[in-house]
Amino acid sequence: MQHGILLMQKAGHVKMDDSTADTIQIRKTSVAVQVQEVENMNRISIRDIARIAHVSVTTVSRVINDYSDVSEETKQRVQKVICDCNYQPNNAARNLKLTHSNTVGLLMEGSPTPFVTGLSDIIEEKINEYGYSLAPHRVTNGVSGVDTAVQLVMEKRLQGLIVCGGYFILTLEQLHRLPVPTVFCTTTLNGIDDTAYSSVHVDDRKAARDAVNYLCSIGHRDIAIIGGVENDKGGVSGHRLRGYRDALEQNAIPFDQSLVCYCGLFTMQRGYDAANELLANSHRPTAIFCIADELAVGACKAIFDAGLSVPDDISVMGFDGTDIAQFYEPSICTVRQPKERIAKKTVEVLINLMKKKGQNCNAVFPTEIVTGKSCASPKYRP
Amino acid sequence: MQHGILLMQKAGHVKMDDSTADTIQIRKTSVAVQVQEVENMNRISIRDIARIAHVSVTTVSRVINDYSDVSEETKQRVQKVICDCNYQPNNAARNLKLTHSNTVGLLMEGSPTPFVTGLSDIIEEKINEYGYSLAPHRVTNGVSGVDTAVQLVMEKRLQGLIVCGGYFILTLEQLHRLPVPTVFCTTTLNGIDDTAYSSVHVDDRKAARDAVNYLCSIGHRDIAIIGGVENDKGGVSGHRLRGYRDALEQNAIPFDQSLVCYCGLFTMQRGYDAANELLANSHRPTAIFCIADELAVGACKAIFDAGLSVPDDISVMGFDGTDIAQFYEPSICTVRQPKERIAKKTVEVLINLMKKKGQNCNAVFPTEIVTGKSCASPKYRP
DNA sequence: CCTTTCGACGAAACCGCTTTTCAGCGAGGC
DNA sequence: GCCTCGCTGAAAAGCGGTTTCGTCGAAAGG
Repeated sequence: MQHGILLMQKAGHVKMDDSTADTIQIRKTSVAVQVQEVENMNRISIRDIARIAHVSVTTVSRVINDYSDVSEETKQRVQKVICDCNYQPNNAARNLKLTHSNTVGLLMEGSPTPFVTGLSDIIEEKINEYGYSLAPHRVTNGVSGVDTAVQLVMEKRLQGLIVCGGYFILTLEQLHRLPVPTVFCTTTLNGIDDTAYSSVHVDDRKAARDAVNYLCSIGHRDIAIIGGVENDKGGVSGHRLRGYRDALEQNAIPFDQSLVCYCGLFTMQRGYDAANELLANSHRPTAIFCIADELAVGACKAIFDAGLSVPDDISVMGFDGTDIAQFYEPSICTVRQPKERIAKKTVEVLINLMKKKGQNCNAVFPTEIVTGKSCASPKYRP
Repeated sequence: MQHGILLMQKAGHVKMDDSTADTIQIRKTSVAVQVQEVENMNRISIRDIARIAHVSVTTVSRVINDYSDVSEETKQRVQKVICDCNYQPNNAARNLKLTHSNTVGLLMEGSPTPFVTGLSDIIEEKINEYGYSLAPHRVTNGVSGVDTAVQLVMEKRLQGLIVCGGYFILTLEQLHRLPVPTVFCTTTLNGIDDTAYSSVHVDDRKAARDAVNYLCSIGHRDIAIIGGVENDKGGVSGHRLRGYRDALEQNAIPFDQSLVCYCGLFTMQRGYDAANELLANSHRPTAIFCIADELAVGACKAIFDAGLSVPDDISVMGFDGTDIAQFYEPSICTVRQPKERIAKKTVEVLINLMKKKGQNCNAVFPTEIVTGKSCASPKYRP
């Protein structure tokens, strides 16, 4: 049986609704007569293969799963039929029987930042190496979004979950509803005793402290922070804010609430807006610590637009160590997170948990400050 | 039955292999006694719900699928039980019975660029509105990667496929093996008659021509291009290169192969490297047209590092219209693709195809040049 | 020559859900 | 008294795999 898609030339109109009426060009084109093809397509089952290869269903299954007790000759024959028929086992059926999916979920908050994208790339690669596949899922609606994510885990019989990046608002109750091992990657669970679950991350508090200490060490005392969300306990936002305050304290600099901006999302636009607020502040900072590189880019832009210089007037520091920090002009001084190692460890921890041969573990990786031209000693002291 | 995860304090060692030995801190922590819990977790079936709610399996199914012939009272009762038991229907079983997955696949090439990330965000949103879910998948290994992607479609009984961005190397044979409607989004099929399948994109050739014409109009005649892959026919890379040559021809500028760089990936690093090559070229350009904004950022950096100015010495033009073009300093002149409309249309076309009430269609959206400070008239003529 | 072992293979049950069929039953209309 | 109608249920037939258990023939062992 041939499974190509039959194509048949046929002039046809393309319906245009309002929203597409102004596309500059819509060609009339062929209509694929693939109705029956599609309908029949997926119908090739293991039984068909068995019939064609003159063996039993059992034997086909054995060949597919590479069991030993099949003669080489039979194996070859079955494989040839499978190949000729372009047959793929139905995943749903397999999952149903196996009562699992061989898949782990990846929850990311909102649209992934370049850092999270990079992280998930490596996570996927590693997960695949262990023979699992990854089902990425974006969570967009806060708590209710997480609820649907929990639902997803159950529906799809996922076997593990990675919660990645951002400041997830995951309640303990939600965590406990999760029937599978979960590891938090570059984020921690808000306000929960952190020995009760697994996480892999950097010491955000220390990293932020280091960053701000660095700014102090080159002479800054009026340091602002562009953070994430207010009242964040366990997310990166809260930890980095605490690190910021630690450093101020260590350097005997009084904390000024007006130098703290919350931006919600880690986008350039938000960084731009936040920096503009800071520029309008009566207490004008000489340095701005941004808890993400994208925020730093936005902040720099705001400073330039105000006719000021980075770093001469204001120094800007980022976080994450993404490409943009390196390629921006001036290069942005940032805190590099070792994403390869974080991703690798995350997967290891999860796999061990899934195989029941691991225990909860909080792995913390060191960060390093990557110097850049965006930070310098303040030139003009007030 | 309570489905919380039991936690039990237990001192334990954390195994460290070589790769993790230098994490700066690994706390010993609790071990979750969740073995049985996990094992039993997914076992709640529709039969259990039926038993607990004192109704038949049929009725539970009717409630779940919102059928009409169930009394309000029964419905409420069943829903309460479902909720109390934290029950989720087994997706695999449902898909198996329904012989479909209510899911469409999204193929992206390699690690998604910010443009593709943005595009896929909207695509997911729209797909969800239609009641489908999205299974994103990154293709990393060229042709063989596409092969596994085709496999994926079949295994998971996906009902549609969106191939997004980049310069996919998809053979006609692979396309025909695909048993489901497929739409190409911001990319087209390499070298195939483009009336034989659906696509939604901009006119890359015209967009590039416009861009280069713009550069010509402000006085440039030595214009380089940083493109994607060599010998690309149907991908964005080939189209944009052709548009570049069109514009040269229109302006009576001889084509110079040494002004063409191929970078493979759309990353800042590749843009940086390519620009450095161009700077070392005996025929030094006064403007560089980059077929992605990330490449433009890298190119600018290379120019700065060479002690030159953008745009005084060399103008740089990008493509896509992503955030970074707007927030870079100088702002990067770019070609904006209307990603919202592209994404929306892509989903519409696919849904219509899936419902068999549409025909193949090639929708083309207009682009616009977003001016930026990175482009200006050449100051120093040779 | 008979029994045992073993490799190769098959029949059938089962995973959890949907859907269909058929039926029951009480209420209300004629 | 009969018929219709609304709500519900029991039972069965799959969907397409995996897996248990058993069969069968041939080689090995006694």
